[in-house]
Amino acid sequence: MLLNTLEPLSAYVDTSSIAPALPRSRCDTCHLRTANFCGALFDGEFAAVRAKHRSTAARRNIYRAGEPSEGVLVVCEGWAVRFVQLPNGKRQVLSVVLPGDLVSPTGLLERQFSFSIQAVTDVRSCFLPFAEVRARMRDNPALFDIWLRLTAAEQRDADKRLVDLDQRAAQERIAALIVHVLTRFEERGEVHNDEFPFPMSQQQIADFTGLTPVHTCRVLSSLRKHSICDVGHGMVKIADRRELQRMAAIK
Amino acid sequence: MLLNTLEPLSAYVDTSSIAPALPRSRCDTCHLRTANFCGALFDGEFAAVRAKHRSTAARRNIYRAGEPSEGVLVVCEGWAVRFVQLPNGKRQVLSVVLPGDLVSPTGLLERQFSFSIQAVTDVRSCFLPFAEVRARMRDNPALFDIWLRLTAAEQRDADKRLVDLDQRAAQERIAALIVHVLTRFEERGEVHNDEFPFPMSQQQIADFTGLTPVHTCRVLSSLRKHSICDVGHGMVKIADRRELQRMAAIK
DNA sequence: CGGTACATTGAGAAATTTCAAAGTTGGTGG
DNA sequence: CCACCAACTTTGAAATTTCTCAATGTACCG
Repeated sequence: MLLNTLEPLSAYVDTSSIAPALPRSRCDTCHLRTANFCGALFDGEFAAVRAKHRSTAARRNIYRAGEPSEGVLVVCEGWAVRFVQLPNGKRQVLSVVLPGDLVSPTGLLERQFSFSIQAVTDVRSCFLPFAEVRARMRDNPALFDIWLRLTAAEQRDADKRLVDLDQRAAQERIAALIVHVLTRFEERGEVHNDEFPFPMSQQQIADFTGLTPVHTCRVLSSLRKHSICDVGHGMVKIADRRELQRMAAIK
Repeated sequence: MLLNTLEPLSAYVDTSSIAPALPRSRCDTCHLRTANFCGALFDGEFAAVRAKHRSTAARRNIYRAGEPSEGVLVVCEGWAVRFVQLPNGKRQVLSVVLPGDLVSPTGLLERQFSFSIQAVTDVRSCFLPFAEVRARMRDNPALFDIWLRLTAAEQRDADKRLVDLDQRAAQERIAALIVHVLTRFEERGEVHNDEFPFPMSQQQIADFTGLTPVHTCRVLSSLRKHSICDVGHGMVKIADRRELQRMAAIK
């Protein structure tokens, strides 16, 4: 469907060989394994899993639209974005993928996708083989339920995002992104001193919000100037949470 | 979640009693039954179905966000829109529902939704009881497959729509909507003389595309002036299909 | 130390919104 | 059958948001 016709060739190269120095790890040592889909999928028997792990350097593609997919993708460590590359060179980021996220619940049994996945930071990811997932879904109704819930949540998110992009001003869209990530990090207890990781570049924020990088920069400057929050250098520091949440709230 | 806090109270009233004069019909006489989800669901045994049909007058709500849902909604006749009503009075139309469409495949087992459904024309709809659908899904793997495919398609559509709204100018968004409907009517052989039904008001088109009604009007005028297509009076007449499709194409 | 990617700033242009008013249409009751 | 009403459509002018182009500044990596 949509192909990444204008991406530099380098993005197509298999990056396994030039992977960053992440610890070689497996599902049975994953510290997220009790909290996510993997946890339900393997139900304790992590040692038995033959999932294929891969490391990808920041800014490289983990999956490219149209390629045959090796299995269900889970991002174990690092941030990624799910995006489509338009023929005219623009990009639309569809969603941000945080550690532990199943990339596309709805696409569970699809063998190829119309979107690509790019690593934002260095990423360690995991392809759960289709056959394994399907077999376990058949045997395990609870797992099926979890998957149903993830699927419904994904669709709700897509609807929410549509409203976001269509009805809201630049500042509100960016605030909504920051609050979305803030919320997710807070659930995991990973926010300290109102500060948390935020490795997306302004270009990536722009591709997510549908703004130009220039305008994104102006909005971020304005947020900084008004002492609401400071985005940069891979982190966000929240200064006025009340105001930020007011901006992010749907009106 | 999102409630329709600003809708006039009249929209909340049960409309069954003031329903329009549509023929009272049932699934076993539905002329769409071989082509859609219902067809697969009942697999010929239409007489046995105890689905609850309802008629709704144009511009009234079929379902309102947050209400307990009676079952899976299928629109049998007429057009509807799936939308969210924002607290500030704006509306976002998430998708257009044409005759025979299952409203939200992904929400198959959800008991309530965060969106509402409004009838565009007079509508006859059908709530398939959850229990019935679930039972038949269990017994019938082929049905389950169809449902999987519908779900994946819904998510793909949502992604496509995100790109549409975020990356494209007013004219292109409107062209894309017209071509989308054109394509669906053409599949059913319901386009004659480059003309087909299009009962959405400019306000509804605006809510779908995220534009103001005023700007929507200007764009439609411009399409008319340039002899590309003429939208109005419940119909579209295509004058320059090549150009319209060029405008609707993703660049 | 140099390069490349990333961030910032300015000024002018373009698309879209807002506000306001006037025209049209279709349906309803008299 | 007409008159009226309400909802929908059209048009104009000014304001606002966001984009584009272009130049300069900054940080990190090898």
